[in-house]
Amino acid sequence: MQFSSRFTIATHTLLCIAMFQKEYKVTSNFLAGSINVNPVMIRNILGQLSAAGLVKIKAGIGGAYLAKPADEITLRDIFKAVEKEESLFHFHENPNPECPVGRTIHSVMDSKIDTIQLAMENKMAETTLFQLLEEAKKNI
Amino acid sequence: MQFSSRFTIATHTLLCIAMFQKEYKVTSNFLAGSINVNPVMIRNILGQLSAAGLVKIKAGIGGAYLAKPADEITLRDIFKAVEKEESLFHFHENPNPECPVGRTIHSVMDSKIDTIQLAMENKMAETTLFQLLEEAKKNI
DNA sequence: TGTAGTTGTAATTAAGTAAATTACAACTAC
DNA sequence: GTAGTTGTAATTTACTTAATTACAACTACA
Repeated sequence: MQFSSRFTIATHTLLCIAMFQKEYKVTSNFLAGSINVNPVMIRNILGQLSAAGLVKIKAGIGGAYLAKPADEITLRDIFKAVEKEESLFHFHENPNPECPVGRTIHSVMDSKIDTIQLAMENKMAETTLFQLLEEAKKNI
Repeated sequence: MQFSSRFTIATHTLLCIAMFQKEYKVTSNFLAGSINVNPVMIRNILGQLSAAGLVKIKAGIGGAYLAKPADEITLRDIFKAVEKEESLFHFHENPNPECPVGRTIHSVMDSKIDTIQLAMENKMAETTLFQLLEEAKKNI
């Protein structure tokens, strides 16, 4: 079981915008070509990134631009923008309240799961779009 | 997008075994009753936990037992036993090699994703089954 | 030895999700 | 007004999760 590819697609999207927004008009079709997915998915993800305040989109004329400097956008911001699930793990819904363990499993596990997810998100926050941009430029 | 419930079911399973193995024969039907899922799923998960060396199962007569002390079993061990995906995120498969970003996105992102996953697993390793057991007993 | 209860596993099914695709109204520069 | 684009809805295909049924193989015990 894995996260959907929305996170990696969104990161690729932002990296393209950061890389090309000066030279080209970065449209959903342009992005779809680089990422090799459907333009509609790009438009949906751009909508989420826009709602999260990470990009600005020119309606009508087209083109996406960073809404803030690349060093103020972290992987955590991107993850939060596109993955709307409140919790990392799907908890089995109806443990048996007749069983002592079934009755207490949620109160025991919920805080652990929150802590684990927080650790993941904190690690995500350590990488900025600017860093990715620098590394990508180095590799070109 | 979330992980399947295999991880929480497996943890619930081990907690039941730790709690009841002295008093009762903990069968897949017993566990299925406490967790409120199908016994076949329990048997499959018990098989994975057994392959990972976390439990021992009495074939024929039935019943599952911890294969090592509860304080030597961490949430990370449980996660690794039941979630076989190599990577946390589903990376979009075919970025366009014609695009400079598409060409380098994997080399830039893969190590970041590994680091993020490692942070999650390290946090998981901080919680043992013994701790969960103590907390559960406290709540009963 | 036979029986009852259990595990291990395969096959089938239903429900849910991911992603591609088609379609089209609304928008904006020119 | 036109061309190119965004935003969004609806449909479809493929895949995954989980429940269910079925049954062979195993083991303690009468």
